[in-house]
Amino acid sequence: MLELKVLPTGCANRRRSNACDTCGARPLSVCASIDDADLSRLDALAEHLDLQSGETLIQADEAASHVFNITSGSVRVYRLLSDGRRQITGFLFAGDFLGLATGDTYVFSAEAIEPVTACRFRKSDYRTLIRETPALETALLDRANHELVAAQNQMLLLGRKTALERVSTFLLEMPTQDPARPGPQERVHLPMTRAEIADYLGLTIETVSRVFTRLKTQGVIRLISLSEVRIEQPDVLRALADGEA
Amino acid sequence: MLELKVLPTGCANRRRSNACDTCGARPLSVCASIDDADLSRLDALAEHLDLQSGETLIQADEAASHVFNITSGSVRVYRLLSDGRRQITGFLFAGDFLGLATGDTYVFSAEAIEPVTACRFRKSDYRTLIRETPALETALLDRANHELVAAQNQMLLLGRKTALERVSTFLLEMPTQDPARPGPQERVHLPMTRAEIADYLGLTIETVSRVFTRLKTQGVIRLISLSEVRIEQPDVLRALADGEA
DNA sequence: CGCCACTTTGACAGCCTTCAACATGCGTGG
DNA sequence: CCACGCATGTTGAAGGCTGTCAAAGTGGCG
Repeated sequence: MLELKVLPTGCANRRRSNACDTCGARPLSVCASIDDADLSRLDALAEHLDLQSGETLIQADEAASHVFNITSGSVRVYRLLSDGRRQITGFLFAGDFLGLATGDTYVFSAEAIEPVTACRFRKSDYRTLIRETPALETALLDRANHELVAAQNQMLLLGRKTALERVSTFLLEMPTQDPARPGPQERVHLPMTRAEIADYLGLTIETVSRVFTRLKTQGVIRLISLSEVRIEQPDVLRALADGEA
Repeated sequence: MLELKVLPTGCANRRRSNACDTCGARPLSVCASIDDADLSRLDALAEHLDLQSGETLIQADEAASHVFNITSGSVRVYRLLSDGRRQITGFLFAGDFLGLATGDTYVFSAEAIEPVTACRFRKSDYRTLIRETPALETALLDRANHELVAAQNQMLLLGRKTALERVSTFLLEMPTQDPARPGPQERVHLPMTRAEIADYLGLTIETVSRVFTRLKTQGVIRLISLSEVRIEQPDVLRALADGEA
């Protein structure tokens, strides 16, 4: 059974059929340009991993020997300052790639935030493989460029948005839990803690909590549980996210 | 005369021989894997542009019809919020690529901040070209992944660093003016205004100015002119950039 | 049922922004 | 060559958003 998936990272709307509504990017497995033979070769080189919450996939400053592909679960990618300040640069989900950056050592860390399954490739195998599979290389290049756009989005958020705008944007960009049902009754699952949301949005736990409370009080969202949010007024949330209030 | 250059964007140390000290990335023109024939085909498709300061290369929301390669000068890439807040996501210099992101319309704008020369490719030509030039595709993939790391750096800066740390980091990452002379007497050229630095670092003009004054007063830097900085104490500046003071 | 980590809430402080005034520098034109 | 004028940059004072510190509340899991 082939486990490899390739999806754009940080894609705002991954909710329906695992495809990105914005750019149409899809898992490699449903991408026309990658045929079964290519996928088989990929799979043959893959090492399958299971990780518990909190376990490490990648440790900053260690030798960059592997490339990962997440097949289920969620992962946090982050960098640290020497005094412990943390910036989470992204959350990864099924289909996301990890560890592609050039260089001999990783410059970031990555850990599971819930049970994760992943494929691991030796970097040398990976290099050989893309050299022999132009379609894969093209798909990865598209993905990388897509991620750069997502990164620019995040820079805009971190550099210029208020706490309210940041949290609103975050809620809108998290993949929703309900793949089948579009429409206004959006339910968002948050596998990460408030601390992780804070470190992703450049805020503190307290500020994130206060904004959640504020959105709840105003009836824009409803907290079904700590990790389950229902967006009651998507239009209002979108307006808040873009600073139009 | 071939004008195409491919360099990693946001590379901290581009000072010596146009190569990145960190990862060794180099212009395509000196990259062994791209031969002269490939470069000739690239050049044949290139349209050469000259822009004055302030002129637009790319306008957000317009059709993404072209891909650019900067051959001289500096460019600002930015995104806007509806109320005018601006986040500059990067400054581009000779060798940088622009407009690679997928999608039918550009999601960011790009303007010259000083006289710029650039090459322009039609996106369809560009796609054909990389399909036929695996070495180019590989180089672009490496560059894209390199840029992702730079973007993560910037997220750490915007999300978790103080004003002093941001400005210090910025001064260290700007390419220095003196390609030949390494060592402590670093001279940094800043083609951008204080407003642009502020919008790049997620600060205000006033805060940037105050930090410059503070660094100047402490003897860490010296302002030769408004756009020319000499780093008197690189070690101190590095410590400040990483929050070790 | 109880522990413990996580979350929420409150009071206060600080960094950066905002608003304002002044200084500087550079290009233009006399 | 110098004076003028405007854009850009610097400096100062006050205020606000978010951070910090502290304590109470909540929920998940054994």
